[in-house]
Amino acid sequence: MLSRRQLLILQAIVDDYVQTAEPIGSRSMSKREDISFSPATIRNEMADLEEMGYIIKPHSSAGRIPSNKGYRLYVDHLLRPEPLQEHEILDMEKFFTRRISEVEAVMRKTAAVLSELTSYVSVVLGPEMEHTRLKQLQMLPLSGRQAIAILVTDSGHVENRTFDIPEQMNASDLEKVVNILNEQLVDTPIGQWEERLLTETRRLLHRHVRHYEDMFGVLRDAFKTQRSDQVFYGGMMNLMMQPEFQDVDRVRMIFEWLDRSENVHTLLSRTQEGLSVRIGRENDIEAFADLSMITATYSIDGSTVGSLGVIGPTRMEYERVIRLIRQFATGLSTSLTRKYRHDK
Amino acid sequence: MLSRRQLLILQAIVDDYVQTAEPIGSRSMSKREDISFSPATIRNEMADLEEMGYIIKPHSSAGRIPSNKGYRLYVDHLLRPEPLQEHEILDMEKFFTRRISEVEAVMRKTAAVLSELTSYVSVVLGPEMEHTRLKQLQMLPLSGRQAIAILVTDSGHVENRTFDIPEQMNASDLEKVVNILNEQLVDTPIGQWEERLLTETRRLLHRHVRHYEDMFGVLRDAFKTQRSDQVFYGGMMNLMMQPEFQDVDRVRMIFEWLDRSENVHTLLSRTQEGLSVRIGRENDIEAFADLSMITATYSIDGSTVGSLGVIGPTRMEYERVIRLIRQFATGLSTSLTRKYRHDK
DNA sequence: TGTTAGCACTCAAGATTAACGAGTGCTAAT
DNA sequence: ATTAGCACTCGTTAATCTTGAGTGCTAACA
Repeated sequence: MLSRRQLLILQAIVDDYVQTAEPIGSRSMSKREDISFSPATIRNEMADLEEMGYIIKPHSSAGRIPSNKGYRLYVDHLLRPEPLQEHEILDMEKFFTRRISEVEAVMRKTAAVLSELTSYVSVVLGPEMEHTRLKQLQMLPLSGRQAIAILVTDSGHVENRTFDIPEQMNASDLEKVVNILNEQLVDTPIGQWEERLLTETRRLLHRHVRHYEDMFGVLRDAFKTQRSDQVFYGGMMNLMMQPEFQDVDRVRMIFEWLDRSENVHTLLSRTQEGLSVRIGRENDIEAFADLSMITATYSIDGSTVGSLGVIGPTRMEYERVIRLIRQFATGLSTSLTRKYRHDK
Repeated sequence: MLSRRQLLILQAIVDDYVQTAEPIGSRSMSKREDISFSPATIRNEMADLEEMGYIIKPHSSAGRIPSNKGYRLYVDHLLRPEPLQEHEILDMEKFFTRRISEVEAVMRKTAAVLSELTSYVSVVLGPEMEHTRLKQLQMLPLSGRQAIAILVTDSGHVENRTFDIPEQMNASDLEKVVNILNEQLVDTPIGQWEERLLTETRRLLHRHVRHYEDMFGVLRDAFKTQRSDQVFYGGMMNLMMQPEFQDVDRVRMIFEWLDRSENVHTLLSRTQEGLSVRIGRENDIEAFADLSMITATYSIDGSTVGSLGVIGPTRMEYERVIRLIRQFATGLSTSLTRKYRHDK
């Protein structure tokens, strides 16, 4: 177990290093106001801390920097984030009540502001729609051969998509298609659509509708890509301001990884409920060797539907970011809950 | 006027430099197969070319690299791009006929593939909708207080947007609103909507509809953001592979500029019809000092509606990029034209 | 007269060395 | 248990040297 003094020293190392990005030496630390021991004492304690793996020397005659284990201890035991202040919650209220009705716009804005405030990279995962069920499907023929399909889910979410009606199909065919689809898909969770479409629905369409094959292709395309589980990014450029990312190749590798949104998607979606901090290699991702990620989940009516995160160097201002992410997660939750509850 | 030999040498310098990114010396050039003179002769010619401003020495004992003026000459007189091959056009046909009905998806894909093939940065500007006119406006009330507005333009483009119906409004109010909007806005070019909305339409709504103010706010929001003039990016990371962009700050500045899509939007939209090449400072943008941009416009039914471009170092493979961009521009044009003509 | 060989000169880049200093570990004194 | 003292380490910076690719100029040559 670590002594009170060792904890104090570790804390000082992390705090200083987060600010300066320079290794901390015993001499300079002894000058801090909250430290009252001599450099030699500090050196002894540091040697112990190093032996236990909480801090590291970049080279034998340098000061110490926190190891990942050190950051972990810091986050788990030395941070005692105060609950959100009244006014912080109010700020978020204000931010989210500006009635932007499109969910997509809210997400985009959230990512932008979150990265702006933290000055790290932010990622926001749109609300998960796997478990919502179809409530109503409408198709609206437009001029020419286009039509628009409108999907309303039981959570009040509306998705719409335009598509081309296959050449040989007439109005009554279309109507049949809509009827069959409604019959088949209403009350089916979105996650099961694909399977449903490919089996029963397909058989039914085959039996009752001419040229069903053409239609089927179109339908699959239209329904497959759920726009909802998009990933929104903010503040990529902030990464390039950090002194530890002055190497273009390094940055490029990270960006390339982030650029594949499926990467970020899986990373974010397997995050645990509530708030989580993953430091460096804890993410076991090659590109994340010296990056940390703080994530939080947001919910509608109490059930988790999505998550958002901040990605920065392991040398990150954990306390501040945790605070901000909390704010945004609760803000997003209340805002979405209000929106959807209101609509029911 | 430049002699045949001078042109040959200039061409050799550009070609070599584009490949290697290293200054070209007289010695190494004399070893090229297509060059038959001695280093000394080449030196003399180079001295003349330099005096005329076509090439530059990075420092007094280095080889030569093309100046912007040199690139300009190269592009204008030394490139004689052959017309597109049959099979190249066919490739594009194939690429664009995969029936992706959403225009947005086409644009996104175009940007991705264009950057992939060129290995530079690509930007694609969605089709301009300023001059299209509204053909039909529908509103479809959904469950709860949501409704969906569907706009069909005379070019066959469909845009739709969900919004919240203000609390105190009932079905007949909504119907009135739709009628008034249709009356007012059908056949009005999109560019004039905002003005129209703010003047006459507003008055009419005021006279005939209760609670018009709430509704009006919603309408403005919904109609203002035309999703159509979005900018789509591809291959940002490619920039970081170029040897001239190994400085993170430099890259960050460029990215920050590109990140503001309004920048790119104005840059692209004021591009001249057909194909254009702008080299380095010709773009008069601080961040573009050593970047070149090649743009082309695409059209629907012969009238220009948008543009796409490739951004890379001034040391760019102009010939190859011009070729590719031509391909994509014509491909996009025929594809969009087919789509919209078909729908009328 | 245009081309080329020869040669002195330039200058960026890389290697070598030296001085510096912030930092350490260890020992002995407090 | 703490701290002063001291020898030692090693990255950083600046100074110096070497190398080599490249130049411009002059004089010889076809």
